[in-house]
Amino acid sequence: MADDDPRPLTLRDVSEASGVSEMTVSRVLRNRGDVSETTRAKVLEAAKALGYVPNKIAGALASQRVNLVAVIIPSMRNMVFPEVMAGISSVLEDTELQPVVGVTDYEPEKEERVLYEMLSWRPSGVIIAGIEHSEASKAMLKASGIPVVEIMDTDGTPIDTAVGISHRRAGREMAKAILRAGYQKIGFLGTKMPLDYRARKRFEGFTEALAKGGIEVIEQEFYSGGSALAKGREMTQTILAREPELDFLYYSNDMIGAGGLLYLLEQGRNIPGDIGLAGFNGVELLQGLPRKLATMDACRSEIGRKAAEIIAARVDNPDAEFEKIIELSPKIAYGDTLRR
Amino acid sequence: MADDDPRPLTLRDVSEASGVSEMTVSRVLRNRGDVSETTRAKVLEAAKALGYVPNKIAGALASQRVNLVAVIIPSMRNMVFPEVMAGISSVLEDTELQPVVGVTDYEPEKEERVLYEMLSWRPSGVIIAGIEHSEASKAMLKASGIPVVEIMDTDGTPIDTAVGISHRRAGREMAKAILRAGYQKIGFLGTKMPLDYRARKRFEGFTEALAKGGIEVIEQEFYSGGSALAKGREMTQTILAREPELDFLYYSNDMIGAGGLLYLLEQGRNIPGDIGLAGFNGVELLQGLPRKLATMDACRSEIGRKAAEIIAARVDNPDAEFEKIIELSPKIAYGDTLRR
DNA sequence: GTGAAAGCGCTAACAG
DNA sequence: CTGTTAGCGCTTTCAC
Repeated sequence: MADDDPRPLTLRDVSEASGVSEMTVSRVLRNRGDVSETTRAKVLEAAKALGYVPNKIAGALASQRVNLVAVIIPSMRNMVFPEVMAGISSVLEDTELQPVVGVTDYEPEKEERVLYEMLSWRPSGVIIAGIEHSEASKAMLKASGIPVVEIMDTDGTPIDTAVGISHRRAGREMAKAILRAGYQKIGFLGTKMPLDYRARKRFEGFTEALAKGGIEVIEQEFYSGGSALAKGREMTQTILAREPELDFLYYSNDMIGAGGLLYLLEQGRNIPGDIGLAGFNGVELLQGLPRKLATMDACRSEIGRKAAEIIAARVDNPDAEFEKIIELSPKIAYGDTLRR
Repeated sequence: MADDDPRPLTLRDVSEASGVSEMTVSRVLRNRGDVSETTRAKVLEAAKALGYVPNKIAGALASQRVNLVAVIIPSMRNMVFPEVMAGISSVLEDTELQPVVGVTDYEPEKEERVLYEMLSWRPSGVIIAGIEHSEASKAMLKASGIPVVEIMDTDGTPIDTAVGISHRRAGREMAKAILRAGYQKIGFLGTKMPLDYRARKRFEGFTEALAKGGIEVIEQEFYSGGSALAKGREMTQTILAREPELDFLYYSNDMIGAGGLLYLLEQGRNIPGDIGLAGFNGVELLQGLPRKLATMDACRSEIGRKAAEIIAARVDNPDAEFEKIIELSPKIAYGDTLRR
């Protein structure tokens, strides 16, 4: 048992141990082509006994095929993205493809680096969050020659295919619901992130639709870093201190909205009578709060699933036609914090 | 511009475009060896103009070096793991190494598959959650010949190195704090997951230490699936309906604890006077609740950082000595729900 | 400072 | 059903 050779095992080792040619060993291990039951068993046994793990690097180089799908997201700490990932995984699990995740921290430069790094492994496809990318990133994606699906956002021109929702429309629809409910003095609370294009588009759609109803956002408050729930509380307190007349607060995500909700309940405010609230995303957490926050589902897992399906289909059939933009239509969940 | 050749670019293309040998192009692109400024500039320009992205598959095969670290975790939806990931990334960012994530969904068989898949890419190291693995997984890990760091849990025998906390000790310490505070009728609420070894170890340590104080857990309640916050509410209601005398509830994670806390506050219960509560993990979310739930930090990001440091150090210096077990010592956060 | 030759471990393509 | 040959695109090694 004095096995001191640190050299990883190769096909040749299995070949020698089983007395079968490398080529046939390779066929057995990949379930490709016809191999007699006898040799198959011999090979499998030898491989198992040795503890052989195939070298995909060599395999990929020889076959020019890599069963990896690059998934590029801004962050893992925002629960939105793990949920998209779950949708992607659930679909890819039934295929040969495997997701590989890269995180950009919302920085375009890091996105470029991560993309370069991932493309250098020659994946079979790319799923990337957002529809805004640097010129260099777009060039790389176009030049890669592989299917690219941009997810989350459909307000823009996709490189190849986009799956998501229109955040502008989402903002507009929330504004219309607020107008219908008769709220008048609207406040907006969000993140201090110039590069969060989707939040910005929601805000733009929101103000635009409010304007059509002759109303505008009269106060705003932004945060960065820290516990979103705690920040939601603080910001709500602050914005109301500045403008006590506010009768509706639109939060750019559910977590800060939940913080605001908890704060206002403690203050004994009448929700949604005196003041209405709404968030965005439709996170599971909302189910456990004292009141259900109004929100709009971002269709996270459906986006993930759809994106993965597109990649899988196009890997199988590179020449098929495909839609360039797939826009999902989220519905408003009124919950208990938005009058109907 | 009728560029219709879908063949990915190779070093040879850059070589031809720049009039420099492939070898020298390779040197420039990797910053290895001395190259004159003139040729360096020529090469860089040609590479950029063509949009060349190196093929790491070929590079890895030739050099026998892969700058990937396999990170294997049970789930991305449990915020614990994204935070560990963040710790890992923050350290690896300053090195050549890159994390690649695999998810097991708490299933040993899937862990085996994911591990096999990842090892077949010949990573430079493995960081894997938990210290319990199937025999096959352990065998693969041992045979791989690369550094392996098992994270989260130190109650067991590591394959190579372990970084984490003792969950048994964590359970014991919470029990001692509860005994000191004089609570008598203890309930436990957790997940219905036979394979969550860490939760089980906490429970074992907990009951063991309570027993030394002559007290035992008199009621238990378990859940699976759904919104943890909502489940925390339901379970708390259920367990108290069955046993109204309970004066302390120990939750196996902060999310269900937070749900319980919200529920009990709504019921107007006197916390921590009549009834005490504690969770586990120290999640950021707790900062925004009406009261701070007592908890114990699982040291997630420190574990991630430490694990990554170990891998990086051992990749740099494979022959150095190293500690087998690194146990971190979390402290109890009493918050507002556990009498002192 | 630069280039030529020889593989890395595997699989495609073709024979038998 | 099984084996042989010739690379995949890069880096190592050794010349110059």
